Amino acid sequence: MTKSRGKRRQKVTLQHVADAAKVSKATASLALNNNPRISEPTRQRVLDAVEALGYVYNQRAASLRTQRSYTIGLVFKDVSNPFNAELTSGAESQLADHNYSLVLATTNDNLEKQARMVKTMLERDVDGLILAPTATTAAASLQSLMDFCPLVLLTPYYESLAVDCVGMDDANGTARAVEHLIRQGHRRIAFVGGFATDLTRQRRLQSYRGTLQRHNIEFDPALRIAGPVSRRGGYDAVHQLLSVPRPPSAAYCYSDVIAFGVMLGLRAAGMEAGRDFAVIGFDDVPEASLWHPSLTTVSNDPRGLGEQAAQLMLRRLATADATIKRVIMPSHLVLRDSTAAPVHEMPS
Amino acid sequence: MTKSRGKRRQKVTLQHVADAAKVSKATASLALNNNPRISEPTRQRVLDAVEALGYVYNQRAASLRTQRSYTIGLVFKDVSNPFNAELTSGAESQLADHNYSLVLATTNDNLEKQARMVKTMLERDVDGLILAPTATTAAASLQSLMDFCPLVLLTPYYESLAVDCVGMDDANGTARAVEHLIRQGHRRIAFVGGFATDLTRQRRLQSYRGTLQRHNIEFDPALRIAGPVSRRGGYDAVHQLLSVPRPPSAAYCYSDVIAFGVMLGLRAAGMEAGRDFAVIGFDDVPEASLWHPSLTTVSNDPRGLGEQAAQLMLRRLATADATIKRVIMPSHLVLRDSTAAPVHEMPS
DNA sequence: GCTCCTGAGTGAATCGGTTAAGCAACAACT
DNA sequence: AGTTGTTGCTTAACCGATTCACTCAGGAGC
Repeated sequence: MTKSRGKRRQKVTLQHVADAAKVSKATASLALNNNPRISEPTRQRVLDAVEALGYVYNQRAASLRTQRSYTIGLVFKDVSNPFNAELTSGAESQLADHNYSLVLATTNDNLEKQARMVKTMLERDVDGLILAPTATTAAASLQSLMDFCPLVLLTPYYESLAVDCVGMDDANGTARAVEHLIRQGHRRIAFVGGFATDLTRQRRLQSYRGTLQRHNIEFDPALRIAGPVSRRGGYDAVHQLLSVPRPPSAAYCYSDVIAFGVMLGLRAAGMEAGRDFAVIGFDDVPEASLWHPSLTTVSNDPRGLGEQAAQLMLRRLATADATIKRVIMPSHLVLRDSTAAPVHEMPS
Repeated sequence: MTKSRGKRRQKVTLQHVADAAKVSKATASLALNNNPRISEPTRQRVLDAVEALGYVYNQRAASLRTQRSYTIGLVFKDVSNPFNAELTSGAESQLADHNYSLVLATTNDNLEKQARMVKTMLERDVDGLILAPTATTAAASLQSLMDFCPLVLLTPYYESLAVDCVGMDDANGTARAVEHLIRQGHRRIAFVGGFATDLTRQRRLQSYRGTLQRHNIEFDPALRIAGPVSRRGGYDAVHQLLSVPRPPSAAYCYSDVIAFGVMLGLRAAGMEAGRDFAVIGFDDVPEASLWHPSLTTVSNDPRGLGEQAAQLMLRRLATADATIKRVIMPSHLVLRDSTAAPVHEMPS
């Protein structure tokens, strides 16, 4: 048989169950919800009928009345970024424990697609939305989104909004990374990747400059390279960096993927990270430990981030007027081989 | 202000829109669905009202009547496996194009959790289910699942079921991998990872044995190591392999993550993949090209797999009695450094 | 003038649950 | 006996859309 009969089982509804148990639909409903007003024998009859008929509860129908869909929307750029995959996994496991499901959508960092996806989520009547806004999302549009459903942001950079959010400790993470490089003797340290509109990048850049300043190192705009958050972006940055009059001996990269690109770019230029040049990333994605050389990076527990976001959402759903909570996940520097060697002079 | 007002906008329903446009609810509905029976001026009045009131369509309510929820459930072991992340990404993008959303659930390869998740999906009234069944899932239970909703399996190994499915070309992929090793001069080739219950593994093992046989190489059970699909699993297997009387000079691994573990295990034993030992993986996850040495592996386009699965589902939803389609995604061997060196004698 | 269309819109049932209000039967208490 | 309470269940409204069957004007045809 290679032909589907396309014959689906006739849907069994609560009414059928009620009939079979010889009670009213209301009683059946109450029985299934363990309402104490229903006697034990009756409840058992209902449960037996459910079993016998193979009844499947229709959450969707129920939600129409209860106004609770038990689904949470999760919207971010891309699942295939390992950071987001971990984050999703963390959120999913928390939510599943509380009987919530996760509906997924991705934006490709495109504002228009984000709007479309958010709309879809609202039409699906999600109970809440966990959102990593694209770089250019206006605070006002997030504010108005909050009129429609509870919101948890995956970024700490909308301070003007009274919104729950969870973010990484960009300032501290960056400071520690840069300080590590300075301690190793580096004085010419590049900042690589990301675009100027990106709020997270702005914060890290600020911390980078502050840290340099605290160590009396002058900030050199030529060492700040903007570019896409991808391997390619890092690879291409290396060209620019090496052609600066006094080239850097180290790079602090906006994210691990960029750092990977930088390492590849260095190799193409006959240099090796960890020996001829120091490279630090941000995220600590699983690959970071696998690279050769392994990547020193700021670790951020993406799974924990997802769990936190889920928990903030669950909390807000439980008590709508709870105090706004902004969670900053601690980050710590993971020392690996890409910064192993102390500074040494660049061949100009 | 650090206190949420918890004040959500009062939900605007179609009735409100109808009132504002001075038409009936029915007319409003028809207008929004571009029904030709509604005149253009009236339709415009409705659209204006929608705009003015900020009406949000309630897909959930509609689905109660239409019996179409426009959501597809995706159930597999774990998002954080990069293979699955890519697959999800592929499926999501296809489905989003057709206005479907993805609801996600993970099983941790646990039969009981799988049952729970599938039940949740059915209660959510998904239009269809894309499922990567856990290793021990009985065909019968999948069969009965098909009574409830369209199903697409992410494995080709339930031939007895009339079910759409998409899988990898395990037999061919394995054969090419093993043949490559043989051509390099290897005669003692291990098969590493996975458990005997796993249908996919069975298929690959069979192809591995067949290929050896075709080249007149005797199968040695001591070179077949079972174990978890993880880095650890691969790492631990190395111990066993190296203590076999005549140790192997190459390993064909059940998956890339296992291969990574094997490489780490080799290094711990003072050997290097690609130089002292050949290693091949399966999947071609992004890390495969990043490892050092980079991993020769069977490439499988996980994103394409996800896209295919989504397309099979969309097709089945469009025509319920379409012919069953079993898609085998072509796989090809990606030659990298982990198999670069020709065979050389093992230090026994 | 009368019937018959046709085009445009409406009323009401419907999907599958939940829940407020009500009611019958019986026990307990004055 | 009459009031009051409880217990256990039922009736019917409701959630927010869709859709079938119907109405109602106005125009065409005779």
